[in-house]
Parts: sequence; structure tokens; C-alpha cells
Amino acid sequence: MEPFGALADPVRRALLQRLARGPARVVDLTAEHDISRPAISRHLRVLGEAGLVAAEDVGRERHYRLVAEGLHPVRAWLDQVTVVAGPRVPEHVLDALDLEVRRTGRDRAQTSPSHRHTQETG
Amino acid sequence: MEPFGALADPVRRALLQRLARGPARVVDLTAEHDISRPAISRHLRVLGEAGLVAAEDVGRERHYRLVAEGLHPVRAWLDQVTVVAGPRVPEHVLDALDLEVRRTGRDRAQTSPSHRHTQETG
DNA sequence: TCTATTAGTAACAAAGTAGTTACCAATGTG
DNA sequence: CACATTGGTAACTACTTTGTTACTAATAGA
Repeated sequence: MEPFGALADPVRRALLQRLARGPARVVDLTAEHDISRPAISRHLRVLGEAGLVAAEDVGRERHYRLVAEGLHPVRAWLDQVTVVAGPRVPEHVLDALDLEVRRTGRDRAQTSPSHRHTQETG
Repeated sequence: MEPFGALADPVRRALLQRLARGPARVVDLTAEHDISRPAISRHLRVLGEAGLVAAEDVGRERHYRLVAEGLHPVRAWLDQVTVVAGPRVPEHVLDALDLEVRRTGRDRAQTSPSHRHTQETG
């Protein structure tokens, strides 16, 4: 859940996009985001807890960089959902599935499978 | 933008996963989600506004189904970020990039950075 | 050493989110 | 027709999120 929640905020997505092009300091990231530095700082903390960014201390500066692997759960979820949904099922096939699911739902409610009248499928 | 926010909630993600396996009614979706039907109903509304699900009225029932294309912006964003971040850049290369960016950040206040670092690592 | 820069934390206010119960409308079914 | 089923909306509450300003700590540099 962590990475999904982290991606919900547009500022955090912009930060990740920026970091995808290379590491940056907090002041640099703040410079182009009409919000205060503490706000950016907290966004970075959220991203860090989600495993999407990592920081390295360089003197008094802190260099944040993208951790692309942190996005893996998101990609995996996306793949799972879209693959199971099937590769471009035509509309009329979805309709057929639709009727099927309705019948199943009713059967489950009263647990009597002898009640089927399969006159819709051809 | 919208779809990202919709995916932030675990209940909504579960609903999408469920609908990926076929359409379902609201009562069916509610049956396996220890929250009330109005809550599910509102989640479905959010998903609908995000373009991730669609509904079809069948008598007094409403059949929701996944709209997989609605996830396309998410996948596109993921692709963009991970592609730009590069395919598995080794740690020492990231360090090099790190130093490069730090110097550039300082230069930006004075001179114009008219160079680029586009090195492939295979 | 004194001062500027960088960055995190604390405390707070405004807004959004997610759940609840109560209610209403529409559609099947005995 | 009477009644159950299905599903959306309204009103409300509790919690979370996101921004702010003020403060503190550590490092760089004249």
C-alpha cells in the first residue's frame, strides 16, 4: 500500500519524475514547487518510507535519488490486473460474462444449483 | 492524476482486482469487504470518476466492470519514470551522476549549464 | 569565530478521506 | 398490491493529509 499512497500526490509524482533524471538536493527540488521547503521535506520522507527514494548525506547537503525498484509492486499490481482482465475482450463477450455473473450471484445466495435455466448462452 | 488517487485506497484496489475477473454487482462486491454498502458504493463512484470502472444497469441491478484502459496513464507514468531512470545503473555510476548534479546545481546560480551527460553502460 | 546555507522537526490549521446510519427510488416477486 | 431486494444519496463523525511558520542542528566559508 505504501507505494500506491505515495503516488497519490501530484507533488510527490513530480518529485519522482525529477529524481528519475538524476539526484537532487532539497533546495533544488523546492525551487520549482510553489510550496515551502518543510512541505517538500515531508514529501521526501513519505517517499523514503515507501521505498521510492533514498538519501545520501554529502556535507551539509542531502542528495536524494530515485529508487526505481520501489515502483516494482505498482508495476506488478498493474500487470496482474490488466493480464487477468484479458487482452482486449470485445464488448459482446463482456456482456455474456455479465449475464453469467448475475446467475452465479443468485445461486450463491440460496445455494441451490438445480435452479439453472441456461437459455441465454448459444 | 485521477487514477493515481483512486489506486491509493486498498479497498478500491481490491475492487479493481475483483472486477478484473469479471463484472459484479454492488451487493456481491460488498459481501467480501467488511464495510457497509454505501462505502463500497462511494468507492465505486470514485473509481468511475477516475475512469477505471463502468456500470451498466440491468433491471434493478447495476453491473460494474473494469475499464482497463483507465489504467493506461498510470502505466505510462511508470514507464516514463523508470525508462528515464535508466535500466539498472550500477551504484558507482549513480555516485558519478551525484557529483555531477551537485556541481551543476551550484553553477546554475551563475553560469549556464550547456553540457549533458548521456553515457551508456550497456 | 561569526554568519549564511542546508535540512529536519514541532505545532498548528484547513481541507480531504472514509466510514457510519438513515432515508429514498426503482425493480422484481409472492 | 404488498413486500423484499438493490443501490444511490444525505448528514454526520473520526481520522488523515497537506500546507504553514517557528525553531533547532550541522556544515561551509569569510
